[in-house]
Amino acid sequence: MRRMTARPANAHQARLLRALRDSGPNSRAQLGDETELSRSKLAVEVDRLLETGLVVADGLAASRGGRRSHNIRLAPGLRFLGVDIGATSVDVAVTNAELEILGHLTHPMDVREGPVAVFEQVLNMVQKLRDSGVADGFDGAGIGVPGPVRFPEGVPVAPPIMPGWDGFPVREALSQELGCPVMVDNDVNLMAMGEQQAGVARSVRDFFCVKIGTGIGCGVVVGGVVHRGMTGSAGDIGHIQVDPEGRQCACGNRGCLEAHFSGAALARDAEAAAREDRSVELAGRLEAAGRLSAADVAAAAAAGDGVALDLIQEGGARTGQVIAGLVSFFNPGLVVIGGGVTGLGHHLLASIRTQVYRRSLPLATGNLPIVPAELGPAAGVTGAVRLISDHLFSPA
Amino acid sequence: MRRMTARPANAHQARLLRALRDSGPNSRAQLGDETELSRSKLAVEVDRLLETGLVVADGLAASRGGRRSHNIRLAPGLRFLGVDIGATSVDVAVTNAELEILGHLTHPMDVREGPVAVFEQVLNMVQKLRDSGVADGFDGAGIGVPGPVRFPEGVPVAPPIMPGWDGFPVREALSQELGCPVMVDNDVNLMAMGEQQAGVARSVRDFFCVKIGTGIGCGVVVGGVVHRGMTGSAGDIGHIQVDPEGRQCACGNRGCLEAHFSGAALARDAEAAAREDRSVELAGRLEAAGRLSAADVAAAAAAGDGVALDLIQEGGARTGQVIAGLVSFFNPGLVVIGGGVTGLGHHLLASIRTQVYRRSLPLATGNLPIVPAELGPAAGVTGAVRLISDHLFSPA
DNA sequence: CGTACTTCTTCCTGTTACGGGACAAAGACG
DNA sequence: CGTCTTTGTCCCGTAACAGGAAGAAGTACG
Repeated sequence: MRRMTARPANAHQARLLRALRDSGPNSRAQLGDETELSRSKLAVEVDRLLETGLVVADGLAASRGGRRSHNIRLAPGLRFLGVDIGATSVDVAVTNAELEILGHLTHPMDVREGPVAVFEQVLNMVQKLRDSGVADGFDGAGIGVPGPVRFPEGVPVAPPIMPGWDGFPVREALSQELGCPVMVDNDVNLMAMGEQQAGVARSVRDFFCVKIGTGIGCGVVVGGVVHRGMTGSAGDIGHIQVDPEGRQCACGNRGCLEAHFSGAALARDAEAAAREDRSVELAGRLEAAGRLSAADVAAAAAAGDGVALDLIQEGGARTGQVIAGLVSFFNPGLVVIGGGVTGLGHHLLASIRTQVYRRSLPLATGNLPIVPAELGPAAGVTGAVRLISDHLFSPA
Repeated sequence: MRRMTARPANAHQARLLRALRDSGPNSRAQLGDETELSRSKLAVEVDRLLETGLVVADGLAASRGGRRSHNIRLAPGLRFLGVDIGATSVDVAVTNAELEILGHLTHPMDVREGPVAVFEQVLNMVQKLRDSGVADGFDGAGIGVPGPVRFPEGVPVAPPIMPGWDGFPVREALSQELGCPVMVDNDVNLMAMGEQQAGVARSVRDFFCVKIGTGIGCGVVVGGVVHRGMTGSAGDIGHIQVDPEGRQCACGNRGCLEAHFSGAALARDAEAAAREDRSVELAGRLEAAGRLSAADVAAAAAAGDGVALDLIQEGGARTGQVIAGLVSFFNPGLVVIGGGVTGLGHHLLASIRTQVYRRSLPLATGNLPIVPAELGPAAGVTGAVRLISDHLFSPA
């Protein structure tokens, strides 16, 4: 299949492409309404896009009362690849240019095995997707890694949980493998972009997105744009202090949020409770599985286990405490809670909400929804394809 | 004097005006270099600006090796007014279009006396400045108030420390009085803009500016633009919790930063120490003045008083603790510390730095200057005139 | 002092972008 | 079948714009 070589030649074409991406196939007339381009200009630019093959005609549009219009859509053969490397798993997905997921694979994998092993796994999964027929080649790829990234170069910098990745040229390597443009970002930023593209944050311009997985991170969106900070480490809230006399954290400090609540901390606490026989429910699960995870705590809580509920409640309170501070500082229009522990569901959310609404000023919380993420495991890969398509659908 | 009626007609003119504002009188050639406009375009736009009277010719520029150029400068008669209403004082300043302060008055005043009284005071001071001859009328005014503002309307909303101001049409009222455009913002945001315009933050695009005065607030600048948040309360960090079992705060919660450290809290603590005879130095000052302020603590610390130093050290640690969290979240390129208590000087700064560098990740703090504000009492008014000039020097 | 070279400004022209009117095409509606 | 609406195309006048040419006003140097 011929791959996308052309790029929008100007800002107008870029706007048209994004409009087509976000609202699907569209008639010229509707496009004109949306982008507020004059008819002549629209005709010229659409014709050029048709020439380059980025968009194609696609049957007739529904009539709006007069002559029927021909639909325009992004070339149906375009394919984007989204890769989400988590601490303990890898997600790979293929989408069309409208960012609809055509194929999605997940594989458990420890990121600490290093970039070479992980890349091998990713390329394996990509091959599987190729074999399944959803894609031949790719026009662009986005990839997220669980640590800070020097964004312009697409290189992880000083990632705490993934030694061996520091300085590894992720962008360059993947681009070489796939033969297409690649963009790299923090996995949490991608989650935020995913929710902004296709999830709960679709119409919000200032929000943040807390991801509670193995660790805790936070994607910050200001004016519709991801805020990455000076060194790409914005949103790194896992090591904010929640208790001066709190637990020792791997980072060397005391009382970090992550030490008190995260997928890893929760599992540890649950196992401790099980061993100390404080919870029959958890003890049984530990017996059965040999170890516990956040999912076990969720299940125990759903079964009414008091200890599990307490763990969730306290974790939510800790998280809420931090979020309350950030809400005061940032005054967002929405807070999204996502990540592996979203299985903890309503209990966690309620606990967070209580804390935030109690601790932040009414002016900031008055109209502040705190909601669970909508996309689940697809958020990361959706954000990844959004990232690369934003890049490609922008004027050169 | 004829007042500015014209506004830049397009983005190019706006850019030219801002360039002239920020780098002073300039030759056409240099302007061309700075704004990267073609000679023809530059000539046309400059001519139009000359016609409208916004800029004037101003003698010959220094030669750069060939024919000398005529200088262009912003009309010397343009006058902006900056008003900074603090919790306990009012600042009023007049600047020219290059935002150089031509006259500056300060007057102690309790904002709780309400908008009518404060406005009367402000207008009084304005009249004094007028009488001194630095200005006749004004082409625009910026005004800062110590509380959240609904920015587009220029109206304070639910300000905790200034009851009676809620909903008062500050913008409308001042505009009526002065007969010129007015913009209103939070005083802390203005301080940040001031430091960005003429202080330490001149070349930084992402930073925040912590103002420790009667209360504590924080101006957040993202990509060179002040971030005001959804309801205009961004940066309201005074009520972030620093100690779950901490002091009771006026807001109803426990352990707010402001309850533990701020101009007001510091004075209270110092008086307590004086009464309990823990510090001879402070007791003496209390005796002399009848009450203590942050300045007294600063003086006592300078004299080597241990209690005063401890107070500063602990306050700095509390503040640093909060800032550390915000640094992790936001990853700024600079942190500015300002406000009334900057008199506390190096001790405070050192204490804050220690805490931030210890508690935030190296990636975020590695190249993070934490510096005192440069402009002192002029920051607010400078930010205010910057605000209005940004507004006026933008395409209609 | 004169000549060569720079820099700066103005004038001019060809190109491109753009908006909107006129008109044709295609369907909706009665 | 006729009329109305919507859509797409063509076309033209206007404005924006870049860059060349030439003149004005300096400097550098013999």
